[in-house]
Parts: sequence; structure tokens; C-alpha cells
Amino acid sequence: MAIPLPGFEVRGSKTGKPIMALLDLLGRTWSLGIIWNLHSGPATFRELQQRCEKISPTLLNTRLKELKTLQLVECQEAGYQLTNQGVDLFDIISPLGSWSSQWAQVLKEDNK
Amino acid sequence: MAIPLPGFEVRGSKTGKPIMALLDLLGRTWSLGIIWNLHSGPATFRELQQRCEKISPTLLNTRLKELKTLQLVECQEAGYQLTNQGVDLFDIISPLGSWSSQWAQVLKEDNK
DNA sequence: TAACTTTGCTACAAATATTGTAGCATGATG
DNA sequence: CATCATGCTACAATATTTGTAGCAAAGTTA
Repeated sequence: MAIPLPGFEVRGSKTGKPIMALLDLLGRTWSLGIIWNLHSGPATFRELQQRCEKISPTLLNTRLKELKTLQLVECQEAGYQLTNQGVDLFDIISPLGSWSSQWAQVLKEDNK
Repeated sequence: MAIPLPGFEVRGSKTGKPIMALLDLLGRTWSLGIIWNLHSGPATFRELQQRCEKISPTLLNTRLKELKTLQLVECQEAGYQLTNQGVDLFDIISPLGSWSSQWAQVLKEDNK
């Protein structure tokens, strides 16, 4: 699958709008998981593999390449880590953590 | 693929943590796209299909079932629309719109 | 009321993405 | 050296997504 670059046609949209490239990226298996897991600090390839519990090395490497190309993740001495932009992105989505707890609560109530 | 319910094992995590269910859901092809596209107002099945440009009816229906089960989308007279919870979720991710524009800008600069 | 349309959705095969396991090359450690 | 850990690739098996066709039900028109 081609890396979703802003300005070009991506899965789901021909317009080239940045948001569509981003939604394509984040909608790929494990993209969000990798970003989420990297927030707790840099990790080596194998360490990241463990944080993600069940990701295959093939896909992990594919996603890392995409995320590096799109400058959300970089590889330094300490291992893979979020770039400044990656951190900014994480900061936007981080409220999902507490939101999801409330959501789980509501789902639980409603299924009583 | 089983619907990712908070409290149960999901793709990428056995812990049952709500955030992992959410990341599984949002990481599925078109989940984010559907939520994003529904924000501009209710839509019939075919209308939504057009907003999503290239989604197949099979998958659209699968995703809608998931989103309905998880109470993010509901089907009313006007068509499919975000529930209150769905709107809350959208509100969290909506800054991605402007963030992605800046991101696109940076990528463009750096590739000069 | 009988012929069109439109709509929501299913069927199903082809195309694509993801997993799982094995293992290789490289560099560090004993 | 021999051993081990790491980053990553190969590749076949499996699962997901697409694309096209089309059906049943609910309007609309004549």
C-alpha cells in the first residue's frame, strides 16, 4: 500500500487533502497502536513488538517506515521514538484514553 | 472480525482496556472516515457511500453495524448520524483537521 | 394499479493486507 | 571463537477489503 502523502490521492479520497491522508494513515492496522505505545518512551524494535503484544515484525517494520517517512517517528540511539510532530499528534488524540473509559461505562450500563 | 468491545480481548491487546478496544475500532479501514464524514450531517446509506468516495457497500454496512453496536452511530429518519457519544468522539479528533494542514506544510518544506 | 425508480443492503469472487514462523546478518558479550 | 540478542527479511497461510451484480421493499409516476 502506498504511503499516504498529503497532496496525493489516498485510500478513500482523490482530493489530496491532508486530513484524508492522515485518516488513511491512522486507519491502517496498528498505526494508532504504535503511536500510542511509543508515547511511554523510546523503544527498540523488539521492545516495541512486545508493547504491541501481537504485531508481526513484517507489519511493524512496514508501519515504522511509513511513520518515519511521514515524520511522526524517528529512529535514534534510544530506539524508535515520536518526533515533535508525533508528540503533537499524540497530544491531540490522548484524550481518547479517558474518553474511552466513560464510553465503556455507558456501554456497560446500557447492556444491563 | 469481532466487534471490539471494551472489557474483552481485542486485536492488539488481551487486557480489555477500553482504549485498546477503541484503537482497534478506529484502526479499522474506514472507521475514522465514516465518523469524519458523518459529522457534516445525517446521511442515507447511499449518500454516505458517496461521501466516502470509494467504500464498498459490503464494508460500509459492516462498519455501520459495528458503530451502531458501539453506540457511536445511530439510524434515524434522516439517515445515519452520530450519536451524542459519537459527536463527543468527533470533537476530540476534530483538531486533526487543522493539525494535518500544518503537518502537510512541514512535509512539503522538508522535501524541498 | 402497473410500470419505473430509488434505496438499503446482500452475495460472492478477486484483489489486497496481515499474521506467524523461520531464520539470516550483524554486533555485542563471555 | 562460541554464544546470544537485535533488527529485520522471506514467504506461505489467513483474514480483510473491494468491486460488481443484483434483489427485495418502498416510494413515484402515469
